[in-house]
Amino acid sequence: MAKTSARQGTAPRNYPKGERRRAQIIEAAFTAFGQVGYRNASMVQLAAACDVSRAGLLHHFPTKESLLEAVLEERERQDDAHFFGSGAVNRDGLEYFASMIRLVAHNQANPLIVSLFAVLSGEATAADHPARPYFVARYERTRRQMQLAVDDLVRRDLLRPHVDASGLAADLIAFIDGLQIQWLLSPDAIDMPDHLRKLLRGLISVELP
Amino acid sequence: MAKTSARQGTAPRNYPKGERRRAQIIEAAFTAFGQVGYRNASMVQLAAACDVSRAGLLHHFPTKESLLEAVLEERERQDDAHFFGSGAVNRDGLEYFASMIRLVAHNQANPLIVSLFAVLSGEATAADHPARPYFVARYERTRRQMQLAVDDLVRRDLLRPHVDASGLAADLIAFIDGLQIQWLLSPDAIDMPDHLRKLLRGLISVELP
DNA sequence: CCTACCGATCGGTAGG
DNA sequence: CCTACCGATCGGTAGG
Repeated sequence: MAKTSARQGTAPRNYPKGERRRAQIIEAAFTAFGQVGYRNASMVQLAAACDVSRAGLLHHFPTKESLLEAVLEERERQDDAHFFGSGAVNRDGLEYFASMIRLVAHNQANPLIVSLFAVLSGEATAADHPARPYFVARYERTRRQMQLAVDDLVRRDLLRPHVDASGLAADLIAFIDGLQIQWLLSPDAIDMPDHLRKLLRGLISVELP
Repeated sequence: MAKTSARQGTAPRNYPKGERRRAQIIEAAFTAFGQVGYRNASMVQLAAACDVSRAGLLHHFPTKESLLEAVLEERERQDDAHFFGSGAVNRDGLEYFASMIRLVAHNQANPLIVSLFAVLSGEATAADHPARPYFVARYERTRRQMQLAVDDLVRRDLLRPHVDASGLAADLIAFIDGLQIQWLLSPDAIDMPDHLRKLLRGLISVELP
């Protein structure tokens, strides 16, 4: 499963038209999966939305699952770009959580991003769902990374008394995920970055950078 | 929409065979909706699972939506039974959250209950989903009720310093919802009532009853 | 990328 | 006019 490059799959390098089509299809699938989920999204409607025949769509993505994989990689790339681009060195817990607030604010400005994971992660809890292994691995990795940031705050004695640092990473991830559901259902009642900021102020004894 | 009785829909009173069939169908749909979601569940498979013809199924639930409605009512009834049965008077914040921990423990022993809402709430964020109005209303109501419990703790000065009580209800609901996703994906890595207990200990300055 | 197809399954409705 | 179903089939659409 090792990938040496961001590009993968059926698209060769330097066919600009094919690359653009590919990107267009991924974007349309990103939207569709986020709106109705993976299983309920239809390849026929996706092809129509991209002004391509079904056979044309299948040229770029021979199966629906290959398209799902590409969409998840695209989403992963966006998260990475945000984190690495913002100078959030993993070792600094304060920088990590400041970056997290910015990411949540960025996502709130882009409902499609929020929708994709809220819908897919629920759907992918099914035992036979093709995205289940991806989400299991992603949550394990995210918990491990965020717990490093938490542990850094513990070491520097920046957590408030009575805050239990064990499992705090899972708690914060859960909080953000759950908030997305409430925001998608009642966007006017919930301000996600505001909730996260307030919650973190109750956990961390200094102001975030 | 006022319901004077728990019984509703097409089933009249005192047809024991019909009532049993109805309950069996609701249970099967409860499972199916929780496993693959509403849209992806099929009336044909549901009928087969209940050893009933499709026409027989449609006699009890003339549309798929009517079955969804019955399933959501059944789930609501289970929650209510838990809360009222445990003597959790809404006005007492400590009792409320103690009851909440028991509910989460009960749900963790019954994955189907967890699955149903985790899958449906994600699916129902879609603009045209038949369960969207239900979930919007349910979250609004739950936030309001839980905030009453939070406000009671504020009045009695039982929240730790630096805890922001405004919007805390939404935060706790989000936390529980998000934890369910992680638990469904990695049941061995997450213990939901344990996480909730530890989190509440960081918020509330006295031990829960 | 196209046309021309496949086996199957969808939710809902008919008369009896 | 009731309940509790039955076998058959409608027009459309699914992924490949």
